[in-house]
Amino acid sequence: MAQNTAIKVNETSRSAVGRDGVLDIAARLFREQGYGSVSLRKIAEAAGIKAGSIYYHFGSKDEIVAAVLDAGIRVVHASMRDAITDLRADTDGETVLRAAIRAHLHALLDVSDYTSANVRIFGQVPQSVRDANLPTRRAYEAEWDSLLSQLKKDGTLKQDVDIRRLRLMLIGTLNATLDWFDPDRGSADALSRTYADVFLNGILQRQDT
Amino acid sequence: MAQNTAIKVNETSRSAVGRDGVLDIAARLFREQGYGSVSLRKIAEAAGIKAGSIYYHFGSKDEIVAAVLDAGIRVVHASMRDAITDLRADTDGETVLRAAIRAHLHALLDVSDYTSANVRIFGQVPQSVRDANLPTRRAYEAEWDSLLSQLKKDGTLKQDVDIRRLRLMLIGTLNATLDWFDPDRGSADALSRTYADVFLNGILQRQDT
DNA sequence: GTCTATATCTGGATAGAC
DNA sequence: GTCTATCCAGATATAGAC
Repeated sequence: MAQNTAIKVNETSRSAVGRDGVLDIAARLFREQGYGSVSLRKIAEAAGIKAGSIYYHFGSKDEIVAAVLDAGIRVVHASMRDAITDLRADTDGETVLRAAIRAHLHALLDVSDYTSANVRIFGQVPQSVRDANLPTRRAYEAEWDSLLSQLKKDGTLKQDVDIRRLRLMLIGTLNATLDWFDPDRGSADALSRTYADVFLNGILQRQDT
Repeated sequence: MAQNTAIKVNETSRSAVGRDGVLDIAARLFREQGYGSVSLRKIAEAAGIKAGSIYYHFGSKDEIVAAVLDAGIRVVHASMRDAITDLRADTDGETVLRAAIRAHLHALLDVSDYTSANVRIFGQVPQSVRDANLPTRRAYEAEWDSLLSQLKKDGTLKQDVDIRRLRLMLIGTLNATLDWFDPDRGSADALSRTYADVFLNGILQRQDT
């Protein structure tokens, strides 16, 4: 009886990945191989089940991709928001901005297959799937706009910066690291410091130093 | 006879796009729709011929994509190199860097379907096609590294910048504009000025001003 | 140089047994 | 919840006529 149970557990752990397990595997494959190269057959194989079985959990491939994309933004959004709300109320603006940058890169490069999958495949999925992901993205963009507006208001940032353009430049720059980041060449944390340095102070040698 | 010729010309201009014409159309479609969504049938239809006819000009779809990718880098490389070699020998470093940034964005956003197609679909094509494009990319990267090294040497840039990392950040940032750039909201030229400002001086309000 | 016709393959999706 | 079997659409690629 005890042995019987043990066998059942083994069988379960191998095949009954469940809906969330399938999503985890799909996110990892999308991050590694892109959207077009990942078929339902590949996802099923990696999950240890057959392609047809996927349809017990999801109605279509689009439904899987949409779920991955939404989770990807939610993770990075939570990471960035937590990072700045955890700070003391009197923290200076520069430190807050550095924390937000670090949190975004951390989610993208260290933590989440969902976030990296989103960044990698968003431009490859059908229009309808992109559209479904837009509300979630807008919420994250609004969080950044809110932060940057505050930093502009309190005098941390130059007064002539365009908030929207700065946000697009910032997130675009951070996301682009996904194409070449290699943990063997330096941590995401160190990278975030370099990026913050450049954004905050520029790369020009200054006479006044 | 004159009419006969006219008819022939019309027929020719509609269907005999030739190898280069097919490439132009393929580049435009890849830029607009990505790699996976563009079939040979779509390319052929846009070119006014049938899918099978493509194989008179190319041996495979990969061959088309590879040609588009290579041309894309060659165009932006030439644009950037010309921009900096056209300057007087005594031009200050900051101006040279601004010219290089402007040239890259100009090729990407204003001029070339090939360059924008490359940036958009490089991460979507089969590994073998990516590999075939690498030598061309390396040459362009070397051009940037050479420029940045010179600017570091002559004291334009901070002495602690990592050339490779700065190049990756710079090109990644510029390429990311492709995802959202809208000519109705401002020219690529104006955008390049904003980007150069941020990279050179940062976004922090300075006390010493 | 382009056409038609077709071979071959792969992918998403469904139905019904277990 | 998962399997097998199968349908169907769409894609690359080839062959031979014109």
